[in-house]
Amino acid sequence: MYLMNKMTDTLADGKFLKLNRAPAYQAVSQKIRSAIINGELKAGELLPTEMDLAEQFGVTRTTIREAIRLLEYGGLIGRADRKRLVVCLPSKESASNSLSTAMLMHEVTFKELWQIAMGLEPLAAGLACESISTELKEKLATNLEQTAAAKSDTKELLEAEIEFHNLIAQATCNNALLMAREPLNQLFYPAFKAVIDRMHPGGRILDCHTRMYEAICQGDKKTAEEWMRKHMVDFERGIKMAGLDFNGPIDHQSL
Amino acid sequence: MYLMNKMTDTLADGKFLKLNRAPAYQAVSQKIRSAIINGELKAGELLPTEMDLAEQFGVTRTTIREAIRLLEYGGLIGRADRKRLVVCLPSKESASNSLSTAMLMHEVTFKELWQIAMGLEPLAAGLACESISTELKEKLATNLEQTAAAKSDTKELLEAEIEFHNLIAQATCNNALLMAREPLNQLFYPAFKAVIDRMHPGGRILDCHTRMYEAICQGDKKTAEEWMRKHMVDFERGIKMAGLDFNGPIDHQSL
DNA sequence: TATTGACATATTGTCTGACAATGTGTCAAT
DNA sequence: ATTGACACATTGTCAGACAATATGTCAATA
Repeated sequence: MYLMNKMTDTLADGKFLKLNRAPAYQAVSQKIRSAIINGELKAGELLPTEMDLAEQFGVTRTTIREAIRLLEYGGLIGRADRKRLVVCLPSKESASNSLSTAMLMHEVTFKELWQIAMGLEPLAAGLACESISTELKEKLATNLEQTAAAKSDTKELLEAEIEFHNLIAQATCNNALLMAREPLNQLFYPAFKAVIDRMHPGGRILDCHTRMYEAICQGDKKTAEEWMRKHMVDFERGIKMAGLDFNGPIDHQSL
Repeated sequence: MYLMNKMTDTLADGKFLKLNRAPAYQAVSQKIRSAIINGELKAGELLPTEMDLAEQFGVTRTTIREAIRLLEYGGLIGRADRKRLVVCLPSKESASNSLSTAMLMHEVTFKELWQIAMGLEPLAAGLACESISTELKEKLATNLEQTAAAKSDTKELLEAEIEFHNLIAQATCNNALLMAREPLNQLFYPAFKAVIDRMHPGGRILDCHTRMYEAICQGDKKTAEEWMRKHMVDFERGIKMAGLDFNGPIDHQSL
């Protein structure tokens, strides 16, 4: 048995497996990551100091620091007060950064993203019908007021529009969905802005949102989904009319 | 004008903005990231050596190395040959690692993920009807054969099942979709395995896949979507019958 | 009491300089 | 054409240092 394990670590199909000799900073990083995921290090806890870690792992502070950098970008680790580092629950923003940049670099098109949104946004609207809380109903109502008030102010309108969709996603009580749609938020943002700046679709947006809100409050899944679809179709038209290339890659203002 | 810009950098609402003094390694990392995203550094190119970079940015190699680590995890940078670093197009796997871990840590449930899959998988099946290439039709056909052949071999079956869904996603010609569903792949993997190991659903899977394949080849969007939904419902039932808690958080075998 | 100033201490950010391990290229020997 | 020997470049790791900054304590002050 022991031998077999050893074998699978070194041989396969009669050939030697590639020797795995990752640098120390990667190994350390992996250990810390595991500890965090397993819950041995809980979110909110301070990480040991670099010198402590160096001593524990038996390496230098340099190595420890490189290992920490590896975790920093993923949002697993943040700074409490700019000195000590603290274990974090990754925010949905930091969690989707990698995916967003990857999509940017693969030059995905508006159309591709829009197709995904056509899958996820009506889904969210439908699920919201089943599980929305009174608290979120109120928030949606407030949001509608803001949208109405912002008719002329494009910046306010943009924020209200994005917030509305986030609220609906929250109403689903589905955190995974909230996170999964975050890349769309990030990548569509410049397009949202462009469309709102140039088309001033305040009235139309308010209309759509209101109808969705009413449908959701009444638990009318079909209508809610339907209006979300119409809303997305409006957005598609907006992108085209704002002079953006719907079939071309999104640009990278967003960073 | 110049003054105004200066103002917006230091003042807002009559209060001073938080002084932004990020460490040098973050600044360097950001510069390199931008250069990559803007295309000044193209995928496949070797990165300058650490000493070169140190000289160019006017910092030490230590700082440069920490900056590089920050990019390494996101998959923007990989190793050509274990020495020199090379600019990469992030793979869908590395791109979705952060999101997957975040979902794990937020303890998302099978149900939440499944709801997303119920949005994305039928969407993929439907889009595939419109844009599948003959090459991918052939690949799907081959996959069906493998599924049929693997009826007893759970490992083969597992691989074929996952491959089938990936192929359908590829058939959509929608790279964004391919990447967006990758977290589902990563997080569902252990559950897939458990269901297949314990339920031996080979026959049922083959049946579903075959019907989807036929519908897609005939461009029958509705049927393709419908069978994908049924397939997902099967999976839900499988999870429950395999003794996993559908409403509980997924576990972290996946790392 | 609450705020301020002074000070020691701990921790992170950065630098310097070094060495080991490993991949690359060259050239001669076979 | 393959091998061996060698110099060279580059990355991984180390040791030790110092500067900048956050924390805590304590006395002085209004």
